[in-house]
Amino acid sequence: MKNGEVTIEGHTLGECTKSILPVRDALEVLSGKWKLPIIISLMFGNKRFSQIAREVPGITDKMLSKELRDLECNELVKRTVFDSIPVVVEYSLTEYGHSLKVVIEVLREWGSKHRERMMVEA
Amino acid sequence: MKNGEVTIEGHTLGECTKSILPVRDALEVLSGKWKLPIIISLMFGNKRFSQIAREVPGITDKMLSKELRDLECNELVKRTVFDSIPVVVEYSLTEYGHSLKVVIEVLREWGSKHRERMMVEA
DNA sequence: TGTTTAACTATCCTTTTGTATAGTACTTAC
DNA sequence: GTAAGTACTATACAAAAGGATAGTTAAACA
Repeated sequence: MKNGEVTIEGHTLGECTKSILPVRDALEVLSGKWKLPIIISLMFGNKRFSQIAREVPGITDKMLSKELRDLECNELVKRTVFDSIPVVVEYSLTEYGHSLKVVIEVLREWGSKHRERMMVEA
Repeated sequence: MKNGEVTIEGHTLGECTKSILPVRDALEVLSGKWKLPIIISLMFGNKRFSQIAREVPGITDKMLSKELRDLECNELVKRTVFDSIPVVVEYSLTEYGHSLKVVIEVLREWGSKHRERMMVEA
């Protein structure tokens, strides 16, 4: 086996399998129903907790707080606490978070076409 | 309210919320750990059940058969049975399935960079 | 004859995800 | 004083996703 070969459980992977891996990595960070919607909401500007909750249709407080924590861990979202009275917490996208813009645009375009397609069929 | 306004539960949606909807539509079809990996595998050519199972790392037969059915429902994948002896079943991407190529490419690129980033940090 | 391959399905179980509901501590508006 | 808003956390629960293991039918291979 040459140096630099990608392996899993001891055997060399095929081209196809290898090209799946990075997509899987992306999927892991963006998985679930809410992460991309939250990120999209923050692309429109910095927001406070309840503002995001209002803009992402159907999300509950619990999910929002959990997903924001996940996104913070992955350095896609930044949480800033202003120690005014009362305390104000603001969420914003990091630069890294903004790098998802292309991904979101492509998904939005595909999603639009998909929705149209469904309409026509129904 | 003007004609053509998008609403949910009776009130007009903001720009941000509206731009979330198509992404949510896309996410619904592509949700889960396995759908994109399976589609990627089929982008490399038509395949039989066990071939896909071998190329998508970690998938079980159960998951594969379920996900293939889902993808067939959404017209992304076509299932062809050749009534040879023994029966041979071949899976292929439909033209619509191929329209996901851009999505996958963008995700792969982002995923690669993400993986690199993780490496450097660790 | 026993094993292997192909293409699944079935069953059981665990984990993850998501929902519903309530509660807290503080502040401003009425 | 009461209600409402802000930014959450806590608890309990239901549903969906995923995993482990085994079984089926039928042919081919050794």
